[in-house]
Amino acid sequence: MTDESLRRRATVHDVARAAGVSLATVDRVLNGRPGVRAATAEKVEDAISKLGFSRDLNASLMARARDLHVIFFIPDGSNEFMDSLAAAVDRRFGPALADRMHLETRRMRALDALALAQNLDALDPRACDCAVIVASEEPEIIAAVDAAHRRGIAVMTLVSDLPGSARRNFIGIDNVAAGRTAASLLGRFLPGGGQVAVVAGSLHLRDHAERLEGFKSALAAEFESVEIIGLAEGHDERAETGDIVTGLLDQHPDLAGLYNLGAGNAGLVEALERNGCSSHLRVIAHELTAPTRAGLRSGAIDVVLDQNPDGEIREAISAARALALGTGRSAETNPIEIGIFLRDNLR
Amino acid sequence: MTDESLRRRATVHDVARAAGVSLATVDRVLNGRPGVRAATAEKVEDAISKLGFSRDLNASLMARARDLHVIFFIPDGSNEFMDSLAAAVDRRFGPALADRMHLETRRMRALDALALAQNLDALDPRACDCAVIVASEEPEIIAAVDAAHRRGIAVMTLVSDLPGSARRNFIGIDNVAAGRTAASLLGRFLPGGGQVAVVAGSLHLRDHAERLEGFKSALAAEFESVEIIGLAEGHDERAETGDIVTGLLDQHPDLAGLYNLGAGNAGLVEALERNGCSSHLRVIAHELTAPTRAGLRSGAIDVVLDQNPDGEIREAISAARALALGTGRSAETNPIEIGIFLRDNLR
DNA sequence: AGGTTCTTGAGGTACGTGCCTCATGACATT
DNA sequence: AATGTCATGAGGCACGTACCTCAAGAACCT
Repeated sequence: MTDESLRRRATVHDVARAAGVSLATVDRVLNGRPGVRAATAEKVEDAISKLGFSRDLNASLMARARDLHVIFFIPDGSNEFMDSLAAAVDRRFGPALADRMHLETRRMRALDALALAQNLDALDPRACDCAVIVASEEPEIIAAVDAAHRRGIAVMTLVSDLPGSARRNFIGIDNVAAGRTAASLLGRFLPGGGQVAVVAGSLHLRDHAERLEGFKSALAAEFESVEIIGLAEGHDERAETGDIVTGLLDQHPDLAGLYNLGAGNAGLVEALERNGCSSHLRVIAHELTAPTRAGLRSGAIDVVLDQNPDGEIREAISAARALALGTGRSAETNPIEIGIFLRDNLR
Repeated sequence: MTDESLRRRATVHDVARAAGVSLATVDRVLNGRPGVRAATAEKVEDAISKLGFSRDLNASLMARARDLHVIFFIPDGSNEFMDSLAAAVDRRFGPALADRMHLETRRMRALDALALAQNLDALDPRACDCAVIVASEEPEIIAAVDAAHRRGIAVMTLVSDLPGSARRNFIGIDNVAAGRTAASLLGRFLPGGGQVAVVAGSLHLRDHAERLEGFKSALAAEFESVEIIGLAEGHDERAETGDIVTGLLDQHPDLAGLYNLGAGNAGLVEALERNGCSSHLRVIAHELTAPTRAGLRSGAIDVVLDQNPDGEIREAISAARALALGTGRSAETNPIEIGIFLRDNLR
């Protein structure tokens, strides 16, 4: 018969009592309001850490009669994966509302650093508690992230990280490991060795650069007989990617493997199917979307590596909640797993 | 400039006003208290659906000054996967407490249907809002689940489902698809065909039976040259599974593939390593645990199919929360993905 | 000493829900 | 017609936090 009341969470009242101050003073310290001597504030901080107090976010949001506002900035364009991220946000809208969170999605032109920076600069801290961005690595964006952070807006990066900025968390897969996994599968699929080509979106995107790095190093370390013979950038566009693949197939009729580490998979699949599905070519692509599913079903693609947009959005939301507690510099998040899909375990 | 107040969530006050009744009546309907005429209750229900009202669970828990109690019944024994489920519950303990949920784990003797049924029967609805069980398919358990449901305790099944019972949700992977995936990988690994053996835990466990079904049907459909030559039950025990594998290896020196669809992987890996790791044998097992990780690293195991215990516990908790809202018959859950792990994408 | 500013306490209301009591009116039973 | 039962309303207190006002004391300045 354990006494439930003994293990209940500490409240502001407990903190006030432990620190020997009034509720109002605890409130001033907790919410960064002025009018507290440093010595008093310290007493309160001590009591907080001694009791392990942490603000009850639900009660807090209720008292403020206000939802937590999270804005997702997601690239637009012909990139199906980004569409599925946006769809994942939509799916979470209702459940999030039940937890006093208001989600908003803003689609931005892909790879337009200036537009993203301007949008971040225009954010009002009263209308946005947390911004989630899919960013390329550009100085304007880093500056805008730092500025937003100073205004009190928590910024998180999604899919592709922005190290060196004031972003609080990164939500995404380990892209180096993804590249290594692609190499490891392709290597096993080609026991006799052969030539493989790589297609990227843009190597200015950190996720793409990291995948390439992992792919190259794993091939070099484990599968010496597999040779990389081409590397092209399709800018995540359907048409451009398709043209590149068609060109590769024409130029290298004996190509044994193809790794598309970026988007533009609709173009990839079209080019492959035009070339004849029953080819001996082993193909690995990224992100489980309509075109890659179709490619898996038709046999044009052998394996798809996926980063589970729903899981990423879920983690982003839960991290945003944790960040709103305002304690640590960044929130704990569960790592996003690299999903491996064949035709047979399509979900 | 959208008016925030226009899109704020409906409250019980709104419902009362819309239905033309008092707050007390709405409360009676919402919480299933007696003393409301059917006609009045209907007016309230109408108002609820018209306004799209849904109870604010946080305010509700706060008002009750009581946490939501969820009890996980997890099999004990030498099954590492069940240990990792229990560990996943532990990891969620703190965060869940911050959301006013109190998690408890009870380890039960594996495959002891009577003990589980008795424990379910002993549950007090005031001390347990939701029970999560890993059940085998036995009539006593189904009866106990139904009884608990009648007492107002939501029951969910984890890992292995219990269709036909009053369980509100099932949290786990699609085990038929898992079996198919194993067949598909093994088939691709054996382009020349060959003989493969299957080891299960107990075919009275629905998850094991479903995996076997998927494995057999996919092999038959896609890989005719691969022949299943053995099927044994190791009862998820290390020693028994090891003995079975040793026997198989002795009896069939030219065995090309092995699929262990149950637990007991420590015994599997020991037997394989005793036989020499550099074998041509392709091995697929389930659940990423210490022994299967070791097996992947040493090369004894080629692929591990995993059902991500942390994800399952997370979904179970969030479903339990949703069930506490008490509206629908079952809560929406995100499907659990089948993870595929090679040596190179171990997390 | 007088005035000014800073610090702190006391206490209230609000958020949305649960749960309780008490009163009142409607209806059915004898 | 008197009595009892049922349906409903009215209202209050609680949960943990935010945010406000008002008052009083402390500390500083000249």
